[in-house]
Amino acid sequence: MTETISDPIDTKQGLVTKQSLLDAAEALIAERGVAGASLRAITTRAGTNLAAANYHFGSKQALARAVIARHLQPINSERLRLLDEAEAASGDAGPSLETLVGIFVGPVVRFGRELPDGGRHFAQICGRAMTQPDPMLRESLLGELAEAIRRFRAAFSRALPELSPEELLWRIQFMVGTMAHTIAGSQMIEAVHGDELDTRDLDSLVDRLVRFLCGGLSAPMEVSQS
Amino acid sequence: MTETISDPIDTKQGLVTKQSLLDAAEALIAERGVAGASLRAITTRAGTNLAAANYHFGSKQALARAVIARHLQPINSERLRLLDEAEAASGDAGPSLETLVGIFVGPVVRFGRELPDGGRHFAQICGRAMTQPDPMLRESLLGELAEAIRRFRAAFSRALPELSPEELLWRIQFMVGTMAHTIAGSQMIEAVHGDELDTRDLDSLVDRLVRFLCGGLSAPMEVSQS
DNA sequence: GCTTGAATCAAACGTTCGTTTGAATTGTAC
DNA sequence: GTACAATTCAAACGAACGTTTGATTCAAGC
Repeated sequence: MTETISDPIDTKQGLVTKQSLLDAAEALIAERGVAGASLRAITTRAGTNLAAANYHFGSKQALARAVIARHLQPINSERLRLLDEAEAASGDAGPSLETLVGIFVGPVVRFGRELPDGGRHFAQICGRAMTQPDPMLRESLLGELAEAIRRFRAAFSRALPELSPEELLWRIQFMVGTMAHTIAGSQMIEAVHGDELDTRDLDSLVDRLVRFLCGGLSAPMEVSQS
Repeated sequence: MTETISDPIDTKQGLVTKQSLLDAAEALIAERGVAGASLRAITTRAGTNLAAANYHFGSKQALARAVIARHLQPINSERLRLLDEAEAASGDAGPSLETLVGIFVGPVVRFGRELPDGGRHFAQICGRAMTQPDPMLRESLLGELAEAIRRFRAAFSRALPELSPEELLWRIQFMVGTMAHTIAGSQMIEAVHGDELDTRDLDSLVDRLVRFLCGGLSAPMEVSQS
């Protein structure tokens, strides 16, 4: 029902408490939102004292920020690493559109799978945080994402030379939105489509997402008469 | 700073209060989220007594639901009406992909513009509500949207016969996500791209969105070697 | 003008929240 | 064992919340 502290190698005593708090906060924030996840519920689930949250993180907001930063930072590092790699391998022409989209979408899904809950909680929080009213949380997420967007914008610009800078920015925006909503909205997808869609098969989901996004990003400016 | 009650034709006394509450709630919920918009802040902004919210709507949640339903119902009616019209005009082949996407995306943007604030508040609430933790609010929105999705699914199926039912459902899901995130995320877009993008030009935004979505929806299943 | 029901109002209800406090406990180094 | 700092703990704080209450005001109908 609740997290179990598996490792007996609790060298520093405070570390397991901190970890338990992050785990519990991640699950409860994903389930009920930041405002709906009270510190009392979080600390109870973590098996710690109520005051532990403020002792280790200073405030509830700082705890929420830590929940996001814990996983997002490695994801963005991975994204930028893969981008460097692809650009080095592709020479002057730059990586293909499919490659770029795969790099942008892949890590957030793949990283998620390594998490104990399949990354659902974290993905849900991230997808929501982008449009969240709380400015602190939003900027905490966008701060991490801004550099990646800047880098990818240049890369996409080479892969899609026929697009004006403004149109390209909008399309990147659409891409981010599609991704965010997809990883945030499994609850909604299941509610609408019932058992018709398998939201657990992440591999084919990434494939579908990449196909869709490549089509959208490379759509012609003039609507063709089919 | 706050809403002014313009019409002197307040025939029934309770109506202006109800309207003021809906307006104030819409603005504050868009700005701070459902949990962050307290009844005290809403009633103060509306210029009514604190008890008026519970008197007229029963509870805070019912007020939030009313905020969504007030505009969403007409939007979906308009969507379905346009779909009927297009299907009647297109004969056996059915409406084109561009037509369908335009019908799906257009009303939510165009309706928004008729609202006093340009529909930003309402759009923001709607886009957020899809991935919101509160199940009541989410289902209130999805209940309205479900029939439209069912109808459009059949229409898209005719326009995109080469797609498997499963792939089509996912792509519709991506489309809804792109749209929701676009109308919900103006704050985020401005934060990331600063003054580079004009989020107020709704006409060209709809055009860009339709182009992107048509490209994504009609993307080939096999990635082409360009 | 009196009655009636709807609407408004000030005030308070009880609960829950994030945070703080100060004592108790634990782990660690000498 | 003693000293010291890090951590845990029970308890309480004040503030803000949604909701309820009972009196008061208002607009009509007769």
